[in-house]
Amino acid sequence: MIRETLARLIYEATAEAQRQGSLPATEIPNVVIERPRRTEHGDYATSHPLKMMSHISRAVTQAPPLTPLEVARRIVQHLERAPFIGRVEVAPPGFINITLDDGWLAHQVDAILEAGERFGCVDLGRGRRVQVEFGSANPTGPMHVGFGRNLVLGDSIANLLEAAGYQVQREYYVNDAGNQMENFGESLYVRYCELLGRDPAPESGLRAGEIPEGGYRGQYIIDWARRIIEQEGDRFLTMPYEQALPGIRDLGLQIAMEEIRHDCARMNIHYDHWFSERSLYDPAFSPELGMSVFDHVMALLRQGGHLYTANGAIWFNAQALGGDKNEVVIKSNGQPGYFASDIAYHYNKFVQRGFEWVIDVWGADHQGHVPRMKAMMKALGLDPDRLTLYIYQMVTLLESGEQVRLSKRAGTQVDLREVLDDIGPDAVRFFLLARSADSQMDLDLDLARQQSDENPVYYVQYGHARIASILRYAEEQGRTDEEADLSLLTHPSELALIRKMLELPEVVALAAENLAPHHLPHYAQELAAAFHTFYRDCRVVSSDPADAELTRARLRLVKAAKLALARTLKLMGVSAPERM
RNA sequence: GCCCCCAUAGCUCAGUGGACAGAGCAACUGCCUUCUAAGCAGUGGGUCGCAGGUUCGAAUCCUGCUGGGGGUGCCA
Repeated sequence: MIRETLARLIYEATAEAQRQGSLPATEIPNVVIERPRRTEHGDYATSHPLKMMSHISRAVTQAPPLTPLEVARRIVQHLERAPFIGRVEVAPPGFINITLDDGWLAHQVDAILEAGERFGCVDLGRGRRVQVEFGSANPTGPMHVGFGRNLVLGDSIANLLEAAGYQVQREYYVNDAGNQMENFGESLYVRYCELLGRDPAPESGLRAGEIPEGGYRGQYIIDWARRIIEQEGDRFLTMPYEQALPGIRDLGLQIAMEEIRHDCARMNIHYDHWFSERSLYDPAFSPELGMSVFDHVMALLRQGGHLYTANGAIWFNAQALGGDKNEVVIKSNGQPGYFASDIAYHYNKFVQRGFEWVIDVWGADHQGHVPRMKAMMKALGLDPDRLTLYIYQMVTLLESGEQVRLSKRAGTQVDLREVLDDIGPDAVRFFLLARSADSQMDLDLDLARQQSDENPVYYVQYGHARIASILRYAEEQGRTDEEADLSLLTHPSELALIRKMLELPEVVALAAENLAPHHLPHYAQELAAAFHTFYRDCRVVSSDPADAELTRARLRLVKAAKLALARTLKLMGVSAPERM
């Protein structure tokens, strides 16, 4: 990347200046290259001379003292003029501003086209394996719209890490074991009986038409119970309750997973692996251990002295490893709690499957779990830094100005599917992606519906469709970009567009390093804006014979722009339409 | 009480310690007789929550305060 090269050149120029005695020999701080806000400050800038000052003033006490501006000049004198460097200027109080060379810029169009689908990729990961686990909603109902943020962030982070040279696995953790699943099964069972006009089995302890405490009250439970009846009839009434409940529960699980898979597909999200929580308790899943993953992990923790018994429950001593509080692993009723699964699951990820790095995408309502997860890593003898718990702040829904209280169990949630039907997956993805994960977002459903046509995603897609249209027109006219002379691209709007395209690798690097996919939508808008401005200023397919060569060059330019836009949209998981 | 996140234009939000703080939406004004006006160009709009501190330089880092959200279950 240009930026890295520049940093190296500035560093070397500084070292050279020191060698030749034009600067005092001091430590040289890391060179930071930034993109200045103002165009007159060039494409890249560094305040390196200013940062040098603290070292220099410490090293020399001579008079007259060196000014930062003079330091900048002396560094520039020794700067190697790489082909991409056009103008180099020093500016008070001590900046070095660098402008890219126009001719070099124009020829980058070919470099972009040669990169093709790899354009925008950088190699930060060097092939390291990373798992991104996201989505992972409880399969006890339809996906809630707030969860869309989890899906979009997780998938876009995975896209970014792939583009940044990591080998990425996308995983969905199916919470098909545990308490919530049982509550879900009981709720379905009650509705099932109700629809068939029968009372729940006496040994169930359930009462006709009454959803038990902690159960699921949504309308969908009734719909799903009806689907089970359509599929299976009343056969669960004629078998013992201890068989009927798991039977109904698992059919409900199947329905939930079908819905979830369907919603994910609509969101353009495709998982590499769906991992079942139950398998952690199944000895057949891990024959090499001779026992279930859970039992194996419990033995390990016991050997390590991380477990103790109190009040009839088995606890994990997280406080001894820096956790904020201790945590129940096995409840006093003998059932493993959710933390038990988390431990076994992460043992599986790191030890059995060998991921070097794992990212779990969690909502802020789970942030309290972070310390005990880190403690768990230590207890398993794993470096806690290999586990990133990526926390995003919650989405709050507003409907006609009122906060909507959301609960899957109470049945007051707004389904993701509903919003997908209203405003479409591209707008949903763009909207949910455009804010930093650290800031909570208010989603005003009325406003979102009303403004769905104003969503910036269409602005970006329109740029892509417009180029597609130009290329179609060129083909009709029998015009091509063959033998294009790129040096004809000299118009400021042409060069501005190329400059903007060349930022993509930097954006990918920035967003991947900081796990901050919200940079993508912002960049996408800037890129589209650069194209739209170019479109206004520069006719691509010209009927004037004098412009025949320019047409070739511009056709190649817009091909590159189409690629850059498509790549950016792809990273966001948004479609790139050929027409709109 | 303690822990985490946030506070920037009327609204929703960007802003890797740098130069005069930006975008979209909303408001107002222009621009379609050759490639898509879902576009372009322009105008107005700010004590970056408050108070200190670090720094040559702070919206950005540190401390305190105020306000909002989340967490602090043998629920997940």
